Amino acid sequence: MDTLETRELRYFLAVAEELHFGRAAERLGMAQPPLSRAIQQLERRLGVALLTRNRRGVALTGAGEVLLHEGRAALDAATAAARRTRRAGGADAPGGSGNRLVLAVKAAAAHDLLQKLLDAYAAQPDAAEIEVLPSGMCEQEEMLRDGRADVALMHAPFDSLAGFDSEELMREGQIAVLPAGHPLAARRTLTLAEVGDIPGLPLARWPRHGVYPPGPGPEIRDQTQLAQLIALGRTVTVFPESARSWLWAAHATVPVTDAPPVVTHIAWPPHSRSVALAGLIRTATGL
Amino acid sequence: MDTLETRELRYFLAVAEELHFGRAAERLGMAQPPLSRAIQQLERRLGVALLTRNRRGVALTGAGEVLLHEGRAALDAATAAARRTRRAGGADAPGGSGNRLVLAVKAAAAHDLLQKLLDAYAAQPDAAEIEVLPSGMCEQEEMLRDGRADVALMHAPFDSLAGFDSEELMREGQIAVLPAGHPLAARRTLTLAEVGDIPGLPLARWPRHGVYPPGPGPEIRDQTQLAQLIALGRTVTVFPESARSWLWAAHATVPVTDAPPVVTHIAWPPHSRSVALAGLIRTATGL
DNA sequence: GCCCTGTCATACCCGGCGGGTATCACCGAA
DNA sequence: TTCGGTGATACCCGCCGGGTATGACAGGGC
Repeated sequence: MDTLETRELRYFLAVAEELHFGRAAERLGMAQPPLSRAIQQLERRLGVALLTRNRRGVALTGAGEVLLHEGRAALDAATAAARRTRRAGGADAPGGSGNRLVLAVKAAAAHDLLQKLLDAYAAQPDAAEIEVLPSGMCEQEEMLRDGRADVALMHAPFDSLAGFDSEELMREGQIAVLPAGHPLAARRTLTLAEVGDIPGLPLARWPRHGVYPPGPGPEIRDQTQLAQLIALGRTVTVFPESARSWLWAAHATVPVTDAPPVVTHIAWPPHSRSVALAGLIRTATGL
Repeated sequence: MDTLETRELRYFLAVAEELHFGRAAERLGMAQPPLSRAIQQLERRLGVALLTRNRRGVALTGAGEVLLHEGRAALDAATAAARRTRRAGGADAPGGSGNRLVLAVKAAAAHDLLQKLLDAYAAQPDAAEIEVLPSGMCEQEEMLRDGRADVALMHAPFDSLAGFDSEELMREGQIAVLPAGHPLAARRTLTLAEVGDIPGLPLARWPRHGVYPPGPGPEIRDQTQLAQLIALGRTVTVFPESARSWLWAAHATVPVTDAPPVVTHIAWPPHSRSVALAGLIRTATGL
């Protein structure tokens, strides 16, 4: 009566994202007519218009926008429930809820901290097995939300901690990473404005939630590619200090004085009850 | 494949809470055999044992515990999606997502602050309609989670803000509320230890998440009952200072020096995108 | 020891509904 | 005008969710 079936949510989200019944149906692996009907039934059940089908395409109504956000959260929660339950499956120790934790980490970020954390936790007597799940740029949020991960290392202000519990682990400044031979590499400090306005050396751009910000610089896919482009003198970037651990000889670094500090947090879904997770958090905050 | 149907969640939660297939089926308004079968199918689909059916009753496995927590969150999210979408339904202003907000408030708490907030917000040019939803003691969390409310006033450390975004609005000390004639009413200050150990005047107990803490004092249902019992000299309590706004002539108050301060927050689900909500939060923090 | 009771599982049947195919109605562009 | 592309409608079918009847099994009372 007042709860939505996940099938309805899946269908609506597909249509709301594609804004096209045919493509949405294809994505769902079904035919278009039953999808149309399902959406109509959903609208009738809710007593609300979700989509406006006008000439040439489909658009979301206000209520449709709401359902797009809320529905995504609900669907993530449902798949998270399935995944976490499955993961807790093998371990049937009474009381304990699973002896394996999945930790999502941005690839090549906070490497030293991660190493220390894993070592310290593994030394605990009742340590669970930790699976490190490398993730893309801002993917940890999503992974925590849909249950692919149980806990994550996240970096404010890049990642949003909204909706998670978290503890601060480390705070560091940022540095500009330049080609070794560049004139500015001789400077003792730089400002964001200076780094962003180097003639012939545009700032690298990497995706935030799947989209690249506008600008002249190259679009970065992974850290290796970024390192190479900098070494070749094609781009420049601003990174947390801990990036020094993966720099090449062909790189130079200069502190950026007015860049906001990068704060590494350990974050987890707020309703978590696992003892293994509690142990990991305790270890992390005690470092 | 890797997502649970809300029907499955409803069924499992009913069984997990009742720990009895027959009663769970009755609560769900269905017969017992199909429920048994549905749970078996769920276990097979997940590849995980959720319940141990031994002689005389049912118990949760570790994985079952996990699904109990995660599933409740997922089901709440699904019903929240339905409710909020329905609520946004009437208002179909392009871009805007609904022009009505439901604000959950603990009955008779922070009355002055609430009055100021409502007045200030109503004075805004683009103010949405605010529906004030009175809630029980720790019910606001649940209401925000399952979509009955869009935003809430919550009181740390009584309510848990975990999983919500929030802003601090007010911080206040606590006072002991005593019968007017009581000897201790003449004191200038009291400590928690003193209030908790008054001969013949036990501390009132009110429910935290549905259960009453143990103790000799009376179990309180609502504020009026509490006020009456105090006036009659049957109990005593410690309350935030703002409780003064609803006290009777037969009550006396004494500051409690070592009670933790009570912090009133405005809290909302972290993924909210509504402009009306943003306006209310701006108004609240600007008070 | 018996039977009886309470519990969950099994067996079987049926109706509804979710999904498929074929087709229509509509609009915009050539 | 016609044609391509869109979503909606019509109709059919098979599956599965739900019901009833019954079984299996373990305790507790007499």
